Amino acid sequence: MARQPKIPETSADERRDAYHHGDLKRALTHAALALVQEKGPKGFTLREVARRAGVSVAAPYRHFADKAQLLAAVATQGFVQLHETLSAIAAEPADLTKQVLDLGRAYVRWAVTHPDYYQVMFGSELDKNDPDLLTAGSRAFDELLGAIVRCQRARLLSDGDPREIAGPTWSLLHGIASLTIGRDLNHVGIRDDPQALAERALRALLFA
Amino acid sequence: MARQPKIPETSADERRDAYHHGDLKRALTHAALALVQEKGPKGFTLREVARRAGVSVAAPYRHFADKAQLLAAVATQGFVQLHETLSAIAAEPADLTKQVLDLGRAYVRWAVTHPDYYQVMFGSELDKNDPDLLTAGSRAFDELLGAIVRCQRARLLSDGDPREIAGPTWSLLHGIASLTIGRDLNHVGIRDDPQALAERALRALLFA
DNA sequence: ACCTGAACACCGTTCAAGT
DNA sequence: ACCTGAACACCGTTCAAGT
Repeated sequence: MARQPKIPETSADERRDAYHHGDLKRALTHAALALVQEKGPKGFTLREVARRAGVSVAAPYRHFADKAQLLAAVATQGFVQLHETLSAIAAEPADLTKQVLDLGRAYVRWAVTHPDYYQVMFGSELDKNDPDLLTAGSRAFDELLGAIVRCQRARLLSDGDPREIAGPTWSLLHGIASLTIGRDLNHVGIRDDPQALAERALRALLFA
Repeated sequence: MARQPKIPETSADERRDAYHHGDLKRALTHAALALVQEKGPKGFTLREVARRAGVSVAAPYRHFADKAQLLAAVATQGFVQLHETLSAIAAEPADLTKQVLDLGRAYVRWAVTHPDYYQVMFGSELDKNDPDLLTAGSRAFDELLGAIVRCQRARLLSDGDPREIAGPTWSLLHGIASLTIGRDLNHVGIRDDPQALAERALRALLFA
């Protein structure tokens, strides 16, 4: 029997399931993001992600070295979202002092409205050395750094390495976010709105 | 056959393995503390704890409802240790301002020298509603609260609910501790000694 | 090149049964 | 009352084999 002439290869590929085109990686990340939001970081399993993407349990290992690397992809998307939120605020024309306070409030708001992402981003189960994660994290931090530099130029903050100011600032915001998500502030009788708490604390830390 | 007269019951109990006296709970907690320090929070398993205590995998369930409750016991011991560290500082006669700064430095020092405990204490895997955990946590927090109240009485800090000052203070310290343990500050180019960072930031937040 | 099937070495948790 | 043995329903990860 003579072989049928081959249908053009790209077309053949296209008739397969979407995931076989080489974007299974994207599909897995997408499924992972949804799963983290649905079940939280504790209910997150590689097998369930594979199930949702409609592939075998071994398939993800073609695209991610291990679970920690898939979680890093989730965290990266988290930092991208956080960065977008912050850069939208940095783009608004506003009093420089107010801008820093707004950034702080936006940071905390994003964290408490995305507690699952936030826990993954700062948890100990993800691959902290993932290059994409590092750059996404740095970019979000740079938004804070930029606002501080602008305040320094306007003499609203003392001169010197802006990191010396950004370090405590980020620590304060992360502390408020993380103790709020963990309900730790609640447990010791602090029931303030975390955004208000952030604004007051930032004022004291930076502009007292 | 006549039954032998019973040997005194306490004596009979004492001849068994030590764990069968009713202190298996303590033995399990002890093993758990050691395991967390050896393998970190990720390598911590209930089965390994049981193995180290020399009992079956089901035995721990007589004393702890689940893994989250055993982790709460570990966290409780962590807060007890942290409390001891802080109360030793609060007991020293010193300038009240210096005492608050010293408390902050001690908090951060304890955290970064016990990263595994610290991650369990503020992680999402433990039972946060455990009563012992709640009181141990509150006691540690009260040490900070007390120092703030003393500063208020000496007019070194503004009057009002001390929690309004303690909240941001704890958040700042927790943020520094947690971002240091996670190497996040490092990744954005902040390589300061966390204790020095804590002191500087506390000065700015409280005594600027 | 990319995915599947099947296996390996683990988990947390439950429960009848032993003492 | 307290613990064991054995099971159940999962995990993450690996690897030969398929296409």
